[in-house]
Amino acid sequence: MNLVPIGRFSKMTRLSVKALRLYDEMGLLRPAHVDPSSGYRYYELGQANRAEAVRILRSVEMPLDEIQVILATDDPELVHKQLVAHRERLAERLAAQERTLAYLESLIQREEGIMPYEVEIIEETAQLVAATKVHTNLRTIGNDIGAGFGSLMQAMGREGVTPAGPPLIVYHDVIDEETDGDIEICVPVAGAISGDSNVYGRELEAATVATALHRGPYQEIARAYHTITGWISDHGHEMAGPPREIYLNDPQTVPPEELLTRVEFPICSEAG
Amino acid sequence: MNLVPIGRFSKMTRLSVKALRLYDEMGLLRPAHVDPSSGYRYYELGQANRAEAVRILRSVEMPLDEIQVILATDDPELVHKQLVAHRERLAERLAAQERTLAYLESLIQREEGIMPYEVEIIEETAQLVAATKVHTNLRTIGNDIGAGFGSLMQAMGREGVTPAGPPLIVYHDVIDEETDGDIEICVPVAGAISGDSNVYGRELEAATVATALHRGPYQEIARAYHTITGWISDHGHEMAGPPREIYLNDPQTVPPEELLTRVEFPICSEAG
DNA sequence: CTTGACTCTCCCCTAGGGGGAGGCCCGACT
DNA sequence: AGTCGGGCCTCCCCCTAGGGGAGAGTCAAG
Repeated sequence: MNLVPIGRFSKMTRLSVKALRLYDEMGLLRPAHVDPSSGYRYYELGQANRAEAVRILRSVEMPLDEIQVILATDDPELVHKQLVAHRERLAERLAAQERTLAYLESLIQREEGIMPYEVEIIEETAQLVAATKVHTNLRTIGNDIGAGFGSLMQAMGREGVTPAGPPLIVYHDVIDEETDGDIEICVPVAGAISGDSNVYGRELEAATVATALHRGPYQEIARAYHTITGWISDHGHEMAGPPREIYLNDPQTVPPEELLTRVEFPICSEAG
Repeated sequence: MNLVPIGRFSKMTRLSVKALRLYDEMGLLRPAHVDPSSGYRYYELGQANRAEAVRILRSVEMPLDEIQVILATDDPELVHKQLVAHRERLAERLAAQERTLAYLESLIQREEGIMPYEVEIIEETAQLVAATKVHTNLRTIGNDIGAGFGSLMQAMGREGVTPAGPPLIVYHDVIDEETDGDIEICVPVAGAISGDSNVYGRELEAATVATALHRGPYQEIARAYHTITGWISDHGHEMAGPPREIYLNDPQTVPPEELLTRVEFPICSEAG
């Protein structure tokens, strides 16, 4: 009944001594005999077989508790199920890694991903727009905006009106993970528009705005907001109305890294 | 100088309060002001910009200390270098994941990857072989075996001798991570062979062997060895010579999952 | 003044071990 | 029979990037 101490067993199985002690402690691979007086662990040669199975399963990054399940059962179907489930997890992780890597590539491409924004003050003139207001939240905002622009285009087409500038959205409320709110989707037009049940014409008032130009995916626009609000606060201004975003090019035809969005905050200079 | 407490700042930046406290502690993102009496952290709005950069870099799984380096420098080249280095790491990890996944797929394919071996006792008859002995280690063993079979084939071709069975290797020493040793590469032949400086003919003696058949990549053959040595010890036999492996099909033409290797240990039954 | 929501520090937890301290133990050699 | 070098034990802290929670203090609105 050749018993070997942990060091030799470690060499045989190419599992580290630390790992073997851990597997003992959690019951995954108990030594055949433990000397009660010295605490020395002694393994039978035949246990190297199980140890090898552990090593193989660990080499595919299977968690120890699942290895335990696999080694504890005699049902080959359960084993198969566990392996397949683990494969699914690995594949998912792989896909996530690929997405992360692709995103990092895009960050490297446009170096200014980390570069600061330039905040300027601009006098916006009054502007006639065709508009529609929707109540939305972060999950449905993409669909809602698409539908909103659809309604606008439909109404404008019916009245023979064409856009007089890039579309924009006024964010009357903060839309984040847990709060919903109103946004006003607008397309500049040259003259009055009568509209329908959803769409109406109105005038965006002239305003002094603090503005920054965001280049890149919409996902990252938060930095522009933070920069502008920080700038406003640092320069002793006050926000004088809801912010708006002006979409300078078309997400349908331009890749996300090249999207240009102007963020504007109306301000006044009351504070000191 | 609008100061916001940690909860509001957390919502603004979509970084958890725990994360913000951690970034404070490690100096990555210090609050603009900490109330000395209450310990409350207060952030300036402008800090959300830096926070957003942290969030973006964390979203590509960059370690915090490297983010710190990137945010601490003004040198865009250094930033670029860090990003590219991180991309390399991610790509490497991705490739490793892919290899792991592929290996797991192969494990699933041949379900018996975890199945036990059947150990049998066989009487091997004496066998003439052409042989060559090389001293090798785990790193170079692949090349050495290839070169050894090359020498054998060359010598046999010169003498007009053809193989009389599948090739085999006698492992006179244990070859593992840190130890090197001798192996004897053999090809069975029908008659005597005169050989050359490297190659010689000899007789493999008849022997009683404990044997198991390994199906799958050579990488996993350790389990077969462990099973056999454990079996020998459990059944009261003793090892009576160095083990040998018989290669029943050709790794050049057969995919690794279908490789068949017979592992044999000569034994005697002296012990009880 | 009270109350409810925020925030603080401190501690333990994650998965799978690595590194090391301090102290016993084993086997081989003299 | 001693002794010496290496092997083995337990215990503790360390790693990532925070998460969960306890117990206590704090802020702001009514």
